[in-house]
Amino acid sequence: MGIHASFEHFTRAAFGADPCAMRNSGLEAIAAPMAIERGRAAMIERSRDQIVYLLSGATKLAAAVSDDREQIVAFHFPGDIISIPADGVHSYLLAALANTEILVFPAREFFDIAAGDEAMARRLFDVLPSALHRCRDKAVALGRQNAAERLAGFLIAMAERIGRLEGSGCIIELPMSRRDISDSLGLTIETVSRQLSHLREAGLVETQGRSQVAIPNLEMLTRCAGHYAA
Amino acid sequence: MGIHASFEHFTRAAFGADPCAMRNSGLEAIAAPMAIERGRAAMIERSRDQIVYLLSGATKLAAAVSDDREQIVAFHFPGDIISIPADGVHSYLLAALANTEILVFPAREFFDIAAGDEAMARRLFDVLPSALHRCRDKAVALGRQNAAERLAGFLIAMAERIGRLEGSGCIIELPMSRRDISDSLGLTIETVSRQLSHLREAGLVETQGRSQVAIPNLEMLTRCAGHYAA
DNA sequence: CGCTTAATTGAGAGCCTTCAATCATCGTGG
DNA sequence: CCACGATGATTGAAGGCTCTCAATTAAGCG
Repeated sequence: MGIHASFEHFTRAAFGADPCAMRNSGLEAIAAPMAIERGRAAMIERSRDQIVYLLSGATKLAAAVSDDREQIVAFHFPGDIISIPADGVHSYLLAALANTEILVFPAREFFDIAAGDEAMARRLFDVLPSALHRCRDKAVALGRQNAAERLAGFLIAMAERIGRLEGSGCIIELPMSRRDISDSLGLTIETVSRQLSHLREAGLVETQGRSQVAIPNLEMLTRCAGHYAA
Repeated sequence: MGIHASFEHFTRAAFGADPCAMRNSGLEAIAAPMAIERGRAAMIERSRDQIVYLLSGATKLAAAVSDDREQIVAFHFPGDIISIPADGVHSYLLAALANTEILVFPAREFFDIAAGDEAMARRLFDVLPSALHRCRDKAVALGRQNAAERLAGFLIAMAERIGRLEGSGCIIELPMSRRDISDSLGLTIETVSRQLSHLREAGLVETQGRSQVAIPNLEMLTRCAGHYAA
């Protein structure tokens, strides 16, 4: 997709704004469209914060913690607006789970423009707190839940974001590998695999190939996620 | 502090705005000042997101995960702007580590006003991503670091936020208990205590009473935090 | 159909937790 | 000012959950 088509898609879908109205904002001038092949990391400037709009595909945002281990802090799907931190205590990278198209903006300039545009600001005040709250829920899972609860919570979250309902249940086509799942849940591949087997044996999920997961009863799985009600 | 004084303090400190200029924004009308005693939780509406401005004191934002365990997702100090999620998969509460004064706003109305005010929007586009990035760093720590690294990272972070420099080192007056620290790091009190003893034995920290921690050499402690450089 | 890569399963080790006891700190009252 | 008691912090021993290492099985692609 070219820069103009990408940008129009972006303004319309993300801000409900007429692209013509955004022409003079200077936003298009700082937008860098990029295509990322499945499995590759986006080549993004890491000395400053960046904002990314996900046009198509799916990505993960991960911190490198050692040569052969990472911690994924978020998965993203088309339409998502992603804030990517500059290198700090950890170094983050955005990698594609499938062939992906994105629009990259330097965060400072992006926010400068957004601060003066009510529609953009409004949308960002929806998106940023949501990302923050999701990240907090993840921190809670990583800090205080066991492997079984984390996996159940992960599947429920994926069901809500990319599952298609099927009666009282749901079918998910997972775009990420077991390694990605384990890197997201702060576990190992083996533990994820074992927990998934337990869920299978308990009849809470069924799997088809590597990526399809069926949840016959969402509520029963939700009960496994250990979400405490005060 | 009364509502007017609190509100003026807030507009000036948080947005660098002349309080008079904000008079007509309607912001003051939705501001609820509250005083929270040390150890108590703020009585805040939990069916909708809230924004809190911390005037004085110190707070923790924690998710209840069982009757006797919580996960702290952030600590806050005067001047901080805090986004508190409505009850979702977890129930969060804001509790005071010391006697605290706050200003509470319903998030939706707050953001409605902020979207039309460039100074407010600009400030929030600084604050919200910062909170998100800190939360991500916490998720990385909880998911992929061991007890020693988490405690070192915690002490370094506290040194940066509330420590006072002392030569090449730093002295911190911790406002939170060992339980709070363990609830923040996803560990137990005992593990935190043991790791702190290790740091003491290694000469990396010195403690005075329950709350004072001295770090003779910040760089050496930073090396213990296990922050991987790609 | 065979090969490569990913996922599953098993056994043993390690780190943190749990349970329990002791010690220190700090506010209170004599 | 010091003794005292209550709470918080530290230390120790044993157990559990997840990780590591290793082997096997399955999936997907040419």
